[in-house]
Amino acid sequence: MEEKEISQAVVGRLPRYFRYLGELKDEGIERVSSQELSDIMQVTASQIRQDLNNFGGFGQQGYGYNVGFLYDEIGKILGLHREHNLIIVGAGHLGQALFNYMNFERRGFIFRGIFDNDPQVCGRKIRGVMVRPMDEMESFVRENDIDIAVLTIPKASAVEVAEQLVGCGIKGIWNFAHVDLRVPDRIQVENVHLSDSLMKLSYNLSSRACEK
Amino acid sequence: MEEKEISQAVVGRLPRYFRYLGELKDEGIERVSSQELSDIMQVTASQIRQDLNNFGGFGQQGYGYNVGFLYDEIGKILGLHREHNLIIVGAGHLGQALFNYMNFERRGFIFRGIFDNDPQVCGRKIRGVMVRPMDEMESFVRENDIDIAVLTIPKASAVEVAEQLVGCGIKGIWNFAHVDLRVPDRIQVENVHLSDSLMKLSYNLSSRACEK
DNA sequence: TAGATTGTTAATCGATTAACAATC
DNA sequence: TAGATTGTTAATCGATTAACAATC
Repeated sequence: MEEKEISQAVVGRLPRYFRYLGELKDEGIERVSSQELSDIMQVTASQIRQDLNNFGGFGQQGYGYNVGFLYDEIGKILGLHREHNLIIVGAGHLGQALFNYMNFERRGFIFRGIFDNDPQVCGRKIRGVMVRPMDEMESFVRENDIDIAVLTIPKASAVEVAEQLVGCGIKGIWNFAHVDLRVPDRIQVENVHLSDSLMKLSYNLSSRACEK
Repeated sequence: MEEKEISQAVVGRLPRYFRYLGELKDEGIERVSSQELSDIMQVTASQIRQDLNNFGGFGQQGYGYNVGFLYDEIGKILGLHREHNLIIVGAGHLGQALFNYMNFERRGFIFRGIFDNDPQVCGRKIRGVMVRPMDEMESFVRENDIDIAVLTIPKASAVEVAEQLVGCGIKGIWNFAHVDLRVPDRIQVENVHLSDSLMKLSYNLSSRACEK
């Protein structure tokens, strides 16, 4: 679809643009200039124009950007115009928390199933959906056109489960397990390493404390 | 403590070094060269040496790095040698999931309390700890030497709660709410925007699908 | 038309990689 | 001592910012 490869730095900023444009839209604001967005979002107007122009000319000289239009376009770029079928692997607290969070479904990320290997947990219902045993996972993925697997299992089992998922045709893995998964290039992995994030915060707390 | 400001790009890589060194240590490996680490971690040896040298010369020419020593040093740089007192604000599924996750406590991040404004939830016990009402939060932070607040509340209330926290002397905020908090420079904010992360994954799925 | 603001090119800045002298 | 590998400087690459001509 696009000619040149877009850098992950740019991709990482798109959801934030999307969020702010959504807020402007909700406030009933119709047009916005890169300078106005710059003031609100605390990034340079230059970066905003540069980022958006990776995907096409969404603005108009002398006018700026139409909020609703730009919002929709970024939504499409992010792939939010189509539905994704997800499963959650690991019905622990975190898995259940994600499963219960309704906002993902509003954006088209539909949780189709949740799996766990603990017999105590299997069969229990979450939001009316039964937790399934792990040995049903592979057939479930194949039969229900599952795109994305959310990995909320301990690191010990994550590598093996990821391999199974790759084997049965998953396209993306949202990985909350504290390991780096090695998967073929065609599979997308997005990591959420919570403890890394907390350590970063810890670093910034100590470095600031000493500095001043 | 340090002379020059360390870039967040470097800080972001420290927890990963820490993790791999921990694994090597557990395997009983005593020394490692930047080249060996490079092979394992899939980053350049040059970057590893460059990163580490921001904090001092931890290696030895002709030998490499002592795994245990380097592990401890990075731990100290990350501030893991001292305890942090945390509270969780928002006892929903996510807040509870974080509260229940024991690995943070092992690293010295101790959850001292959990708060919620829902009277239905307050008074309930999680891991033997009572959920407290929000109006006790400020005095609790002051009296219990709380460093870090974990914000797992809806975006609507996050800005206001963050202001309260700043007012009663919090040092860092681990923000899971889907807003950008504006706080004074001395306060550190580390954002975990889960929906942004999922959108990035979605983008990468669509862009790859078209490309090939 | 004149003013505003984009799209885009050029300049700057910072981060990554390569190279090698220092040294264990 | 000779070999290995760091610490560090120099070169490259990429990302951000500035500037401005194009154009609505």
